[in-house]
Amino acid sequence: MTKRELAPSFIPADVEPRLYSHWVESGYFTADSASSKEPFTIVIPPPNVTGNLHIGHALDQTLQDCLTRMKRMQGYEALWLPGMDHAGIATQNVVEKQLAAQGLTRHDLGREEFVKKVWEWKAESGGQILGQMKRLGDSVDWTREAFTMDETLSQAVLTIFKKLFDADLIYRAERIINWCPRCLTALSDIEVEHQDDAGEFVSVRYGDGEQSIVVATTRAETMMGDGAVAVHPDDPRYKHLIGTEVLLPLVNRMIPIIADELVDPDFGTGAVKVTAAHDPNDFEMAVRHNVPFVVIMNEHGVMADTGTEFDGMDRFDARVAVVAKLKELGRVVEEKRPYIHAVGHCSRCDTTVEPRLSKQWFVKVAPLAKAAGDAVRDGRVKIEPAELAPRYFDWIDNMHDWCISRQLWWGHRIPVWYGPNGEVVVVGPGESAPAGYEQDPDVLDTWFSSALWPFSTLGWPNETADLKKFYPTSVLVTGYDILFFWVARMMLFGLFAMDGVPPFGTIVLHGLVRDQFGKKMSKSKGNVVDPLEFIDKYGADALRFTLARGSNPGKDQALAEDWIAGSRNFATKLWNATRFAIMNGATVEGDLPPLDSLNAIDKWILSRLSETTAEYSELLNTYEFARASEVIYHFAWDDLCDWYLELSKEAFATGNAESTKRVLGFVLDQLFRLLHPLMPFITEELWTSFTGGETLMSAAWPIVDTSHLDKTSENLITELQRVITEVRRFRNDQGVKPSQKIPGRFIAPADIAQYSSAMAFLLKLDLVDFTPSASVEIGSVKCELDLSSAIDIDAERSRLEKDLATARKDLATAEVKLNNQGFMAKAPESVVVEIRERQAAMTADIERITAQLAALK
RNA sequence: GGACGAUUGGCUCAGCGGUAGAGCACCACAUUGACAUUGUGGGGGUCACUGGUUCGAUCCCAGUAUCGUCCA
Repeated sequence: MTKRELAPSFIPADVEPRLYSHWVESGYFTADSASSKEPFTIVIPPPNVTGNLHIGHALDQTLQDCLTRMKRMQGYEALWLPGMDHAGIATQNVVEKQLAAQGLTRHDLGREEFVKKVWEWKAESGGQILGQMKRLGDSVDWTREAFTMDETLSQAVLTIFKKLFDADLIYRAERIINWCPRCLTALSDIEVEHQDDAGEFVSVRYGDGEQSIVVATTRAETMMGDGAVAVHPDDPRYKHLIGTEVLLPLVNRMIPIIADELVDPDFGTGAVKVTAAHDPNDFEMAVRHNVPFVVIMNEHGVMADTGTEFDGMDRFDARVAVVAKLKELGRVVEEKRPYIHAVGHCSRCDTTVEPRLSKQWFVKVAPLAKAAGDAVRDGRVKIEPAELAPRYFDWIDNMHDWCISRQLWWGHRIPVWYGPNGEVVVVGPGESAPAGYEQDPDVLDTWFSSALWPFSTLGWPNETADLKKFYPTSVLVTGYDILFFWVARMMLFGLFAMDGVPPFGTIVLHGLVRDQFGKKMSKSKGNVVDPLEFIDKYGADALRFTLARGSNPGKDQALAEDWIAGSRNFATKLWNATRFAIMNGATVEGDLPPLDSLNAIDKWILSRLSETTAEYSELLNTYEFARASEVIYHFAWDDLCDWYLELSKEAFATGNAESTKRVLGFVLDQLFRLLHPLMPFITEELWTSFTGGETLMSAAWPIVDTSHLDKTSENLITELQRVITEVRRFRNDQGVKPSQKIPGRFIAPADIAQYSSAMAFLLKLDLVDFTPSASVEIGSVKCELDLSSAIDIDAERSRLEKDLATARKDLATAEVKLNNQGFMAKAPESVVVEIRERQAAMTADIERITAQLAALK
């Protein structure tokens, strides 16, 4: 490769597609399982096959790509494995919707045809997100792309199912499960979202006279399924009724009054109806007290088999009708409406979930969850940030058995076959069911296969080279919102399947992307943003840098278009600085000149670079993306562009910059490397153009050179900066235009005086003989100027008075401390010294400013 | 009800036992010399409240208030 000229401005759309194809074609993303390098592995949280890239993916993937690219440059065999999830319910819904448009249901097609249709849909319009990931610059290994319904991943599902079944960790049972009457399937606990809905709370009298009791309910329609009324055993109001029976209205059935600790005597009337087949708590009590299960609703949430006028009514219509009827009968004692309470909704379609008695397959989680909790407790798996670990424990230590069967067609069919006489056989990979057996019609929860992702994608259960090289994965990066859905489940299955080796070393949890005011993005609020639009408008690097810069561990971030524009400006800044450097002959050829031959400005930028490299690398290693971004941003913009380039302009202008050309070349080269994980496109373009190198992707990560650390030069440049800022301020106060050259000179100690011409160059001062009409004093430095007219005394006085006030205030605070005996006795020596120095400096300043003020008259 | 977190300039957020920071926004000046997607200078905060610990608290502790998220 050869060095190229840079275009006058950076146009991301001209650069990004070209670079990305080049990267892929060159195989830079492809990891080698035969390599002797230490592995670094990340598996992507698989997006849904139905999904499009949203801003949350953009954040998640930016962080993963950043880590992967950095590790690759640090010499690891880095694998970032991409893929997708078949997303059972979501995908089935999409295809069913298409069928519905033609007036068809999946039953019209039949199971086999329908599943075929879903595969066709996947081939045609699924997986759009993969193309969108390329826009972001994701350095994923496309040769290893996986899909949860792939043959090998399906083998993994069969294998683990059988393994769990044989270990008695999978069982079938009739339980109350969460049922979506629209999707017509069971849901796991976490697929249910609780919302505060406005319902009603109705108190109804059961029985009559002495033999009566008032129960309160939000679900009056279920009363026809009541098998008992429950009270707390110690409740004095009802003690005498325990063991007796009351008449259940509407159906006129006698039901017992039972006592159970589960009842909260302070809630409602302290008496609750027990509807065993339609409520999980009631189910538990019913089992304890032998209360009968009365089913009064079908799978569509329609009342059925009650033998009343309500049969055939939708559950919500029935609720109204039942209350009306009870009122008519004079049985309603009290009504609260609206009554705000938490109601479960299907996370896929938002339909109110109906607890339903049903026979389903479950994973017995207790032993698995114990292991999953212990792996974090004993430090084999770290959760970052640590504050989120209690949330993990809270959940995993109290996890209920996991309902894994779904009454869907799209997904991994449960590998259980039933014989004619009720035999149950689990059919593992490569096995087949005995003749005449029929397979369970249900499929597995999508998260069942996702839970295998860190090893099923590497070829498990086969002992592949990939599995050997890349398992366990290094880091799992994901939003805290799917800690339970996915992360915890990978822990359960990973530890079980892989003989106790946890699926990852560190779990890095980031927050959600919110709108510019910190509000949650939602379609209804209309504040959802499209990352692709931002990429079109500002470039992928700008979006990535913005997201990384906002990403504090485990915390949500606000995002505004203005911030992205700011990052685009940063990219422009880098582009222009590099053009300037090239124009002035900056180079990466040859060795860096010996340090002692360099001027303080060059030594200073090298020192700052070393500090920045150390700090930045450490921050990225600890997943502090926001702070890392901040550090590198300020190094590039403030230290390099605003100060180093400015201070070096005089050297370039006078042709006395041989060393500086090499130092600048070195600093840019290193800066591009550091920034590459966050801004891969622009850094690649700049670096290859500037150095003529093949690719920055495989360039070595900068190493901190401690010999470059130089506090003397840093202190000196800090002094120069103070002087320059003060003179600029003076010029500004005096109304001297920034571009106007005026005569000036410095009276300063030798180490500073040495840089008079550099300072004069950027202060637009002419170092000629003149009679000064004004001066500015900054510590030991005096800058004399010729304003060619009388100075603005008012402006000068107000400037000096302001400085004086500040100095006096600072002196006062310092003296309060020094006069405090407690402070003098107990404060560390270093702090005392610092305050003493401050006192001396402020005293000197006050003296100087006072003299200047006096001289103004 | 339980768990966790937050409360810092107009907005969004860092930070932290020893003189309050950033980005954006705001005000002023500047357009032949990398960059107006810019430069320079400037204004702006009693760090939610009340106690406590400490020589010293925005920071640690306790309580209060408000807000948020997750779980039940």
